[in-house]
Amino acid sequence: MRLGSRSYSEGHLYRARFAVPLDDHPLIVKLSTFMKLTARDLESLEHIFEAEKPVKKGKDLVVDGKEYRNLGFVKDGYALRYKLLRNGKRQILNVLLPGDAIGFPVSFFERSTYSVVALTELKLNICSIDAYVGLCFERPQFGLALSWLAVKEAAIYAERIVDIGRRTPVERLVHFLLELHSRLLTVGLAEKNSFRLPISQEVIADSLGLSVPHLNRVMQHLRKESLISNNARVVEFFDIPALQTLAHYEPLVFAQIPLPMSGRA
Amino acid sequence: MRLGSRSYSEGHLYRARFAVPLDDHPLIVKLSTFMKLTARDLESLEHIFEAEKPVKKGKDLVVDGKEYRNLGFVKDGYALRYKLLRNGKRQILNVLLPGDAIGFPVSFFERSTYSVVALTELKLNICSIDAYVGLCFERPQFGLALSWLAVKEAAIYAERIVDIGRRTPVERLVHFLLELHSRLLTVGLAEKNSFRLPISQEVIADSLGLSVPHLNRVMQHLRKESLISNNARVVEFFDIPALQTLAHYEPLVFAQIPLPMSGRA
DNA sequence: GCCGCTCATTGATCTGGATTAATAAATGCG
DNA sequence: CGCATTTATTAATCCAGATCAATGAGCGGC
Repeated sequence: MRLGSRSYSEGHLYRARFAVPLDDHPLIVKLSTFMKLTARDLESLEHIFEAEKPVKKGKDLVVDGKEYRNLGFVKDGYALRYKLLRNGKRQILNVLLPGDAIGFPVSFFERSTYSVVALTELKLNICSIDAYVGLCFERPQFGLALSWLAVKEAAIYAERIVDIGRRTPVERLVHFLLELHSRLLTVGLAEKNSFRLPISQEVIADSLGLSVPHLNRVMQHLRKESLISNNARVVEFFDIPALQTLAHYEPLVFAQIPLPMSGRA
Repeated sequence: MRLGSRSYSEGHLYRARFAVPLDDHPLIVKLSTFMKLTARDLESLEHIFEAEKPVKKGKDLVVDGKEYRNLGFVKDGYALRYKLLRNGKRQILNVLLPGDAIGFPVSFFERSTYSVVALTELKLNICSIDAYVGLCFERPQFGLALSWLAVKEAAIYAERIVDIGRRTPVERLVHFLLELHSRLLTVGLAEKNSFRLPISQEVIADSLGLSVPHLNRVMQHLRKESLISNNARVVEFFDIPALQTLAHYEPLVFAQIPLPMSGRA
């Protein structure tokens, strides 16, 4: 058995020979926002993951139409979940940040209807769905944690629907930027009023259902209004409350998983 | 303790005095599409639900900005999850069908950012998040089941994003109708080529980010092309393969939860 | 069977944002 | 450092779909 692989049989213990250290993993930071993770929790989690996997920029991680049956979590770097249409248009569902899962929603269906591509160099931690399910039978809180993550993903999509369906392009863009900022803050990758935005305007346009020229104009408009600046792929907010109002933005605050107090945890 | 209520303490058994029969519940039908439910599973589930609750048409079930901490599942009837914007526009996220959960994604956050309203008379089965979490510690497969349901919700949203962002109005409408048909088929509420569609054109327009007049025209177009008919709120498909091609529709097939074989189940 | 309401349909006008095309700037790379 | 490729910006045209405004049609209630 090579380093990082695992055995899993009949719902009992499955242990990698070597644990993969996860303690400073953005996934752990994220999970900690809605549940208490004990040392034992962490240890269990570390044993179902394979060794950290480096991925080259531009690599296809999930291909539309293919099967994918893993939960991969981004340790470092950025990726895109998107769909390419027959007419050549592209709709981006989500920009995947450190701590985000590769396998939504593909791993839960027979085959994918979306693709995922690495936008930058990536470090990934991967475990199979089988291993994760096994873990859930040992430590049920992880089944719930997965639900929480899936719901958060749904909530992000929901905002995008509202953005694209009924908000003006300015509102859309601001909302999008505020959301990215908030998500990066969660995993400690943003400043209070700014963050690195390693994505082109084309990506933003394809996220928001706009054309690139129009997105560019909206961007300029925001700069002219002195609401944001963006140089060298760094976005700075000059007046967050004003932006939040403009975009009807409401921060999403996770409720805690109401874990039982008993020795079960 | 009144009928249907439950006790729940310290992560141990929580039992309603009387089980609420769920065996023909559309939720159970849905769950069965991706996991094997044993008699014991069903029994456990029946004990955390309150008695079936009738709801009047037009009743607000979840209000934007308020807290909601239950998992309610529709037994019968239809509901809408939507967001009302300051400018008076409305974006509908999802039409809730029998078997669908009321509490996505609201129950997992401090407070709701969406509203849910009963579109018709409704029958609901409700349990608290706390009770459900308790159940998951007894029977971890339900934590996973919840993940599967949440992911499905996300997948529906994802399709809506692609619809609104990059598909033409005709494609959008056809996609939307095919999806509803498929979801209703799953819970046994549609015919092979037709289904009751108890929603107004305004609802469809607000789901697809279109204006009502335009939606109406698109509808007429499809009728003129003899692709669908809709009289008296019944939609009939005349050529499903052609419609699927037209809309780039790909059915979503759940992967099974890889439950362990052992006595744990 | 009449009333009132909701919902579907139609038409006329107007505009936001797409499309297309070209150029400039930036970035990475050999 | 200069070249190549990607990315940002600008401008001109055009049309899909919004908006606004009526009119019909269906339906439940009494």
